[in-house]
Amino acid sequence: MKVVNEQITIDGIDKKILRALMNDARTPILSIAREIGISGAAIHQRLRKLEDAKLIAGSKFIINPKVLGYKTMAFIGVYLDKAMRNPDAVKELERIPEVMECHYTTGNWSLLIKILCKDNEHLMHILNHKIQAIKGVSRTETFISLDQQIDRQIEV
Amino acid sequence: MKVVNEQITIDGIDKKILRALMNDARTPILSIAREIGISGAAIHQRLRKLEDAKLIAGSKFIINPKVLGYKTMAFIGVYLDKAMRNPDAVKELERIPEVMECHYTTGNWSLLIKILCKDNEHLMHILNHKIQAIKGVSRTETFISLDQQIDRQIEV
DNA sequence: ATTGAAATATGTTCGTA
DNA sequence: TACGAACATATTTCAAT
Repeated sequence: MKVVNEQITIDGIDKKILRALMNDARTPILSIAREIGISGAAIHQRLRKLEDAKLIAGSKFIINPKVLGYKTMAFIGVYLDKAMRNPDAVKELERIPEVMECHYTTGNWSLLIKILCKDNEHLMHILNHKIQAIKGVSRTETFISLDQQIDRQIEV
Repeated sequence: MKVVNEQITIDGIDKKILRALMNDARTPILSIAREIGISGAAIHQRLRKLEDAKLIAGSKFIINPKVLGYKTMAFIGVYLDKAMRNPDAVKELERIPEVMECHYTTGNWSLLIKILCKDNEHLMHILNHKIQAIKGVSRTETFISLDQQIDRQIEV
């Protein structure tokens, strides 16, 4: 993992720009400019500064998985029998499209993953036939998300 | 929670449009149009269809929390002593800006939350002074993310 | 850091197929 | 659905402050 050491100071104007774009990545720069009361060119330049500092990691359209039938989210604690196997296990998890996140964690598990499935049956299939099938996985603990109440980014 | 029941069929062209915009929300529609080989107006119309179906939930600039000094991510399993208290607890969690996600979950915990802190000291402070301070919270179990290996959206 | 202006590129609507 | 044309906006760069 690369540690980011950039020194950057963001003022109130930067924050306003970021908040607008974190809320809607397609907000026109000029409309932000009118809102704030500075020129479009100034916003453009500030955005370049923020990108250069790597504070802006990119932008994404957010799609609603439920519309595609993906209605079951779950967290799975994964026990691996040998720490040496972790990179291979992660590589296998990457090949499972239902895996949305994968973290090395402290505590009982080696890995904590977040997966998104169509329903419980689909979840069980992924668990039993995809995840348990990975070499090194000895045991898993599953926590189904019944409802996500908070989903946001860090405040700027 | 509102269940989405929209019926929608997305073809290969829709997928290409979505993939481009999920990857970079500011990709110009016209450049996608040139790539695919259809008109900008057609893309525009398809995007409207996808938005109407609520498949597109919005768009976001993604910011890199590390640049702001937020380098410690953790998952916290939260035990609540009365199920009736959950909505109030969630309301309190909403007021803690470090809380990025909050899920009602099956299993031992009442809630699973994801939090983002500057460092371990900050994490400990949030745990001991903010989360443990919430009425109804009896116990927590913390799993620090040592490294996030996978972070993505569902495939289209 | 900020501006306005100019050049280029894009977004959006509409009539038509 | 898709197209092209027309019009409205936005992005991007640059010289000047």
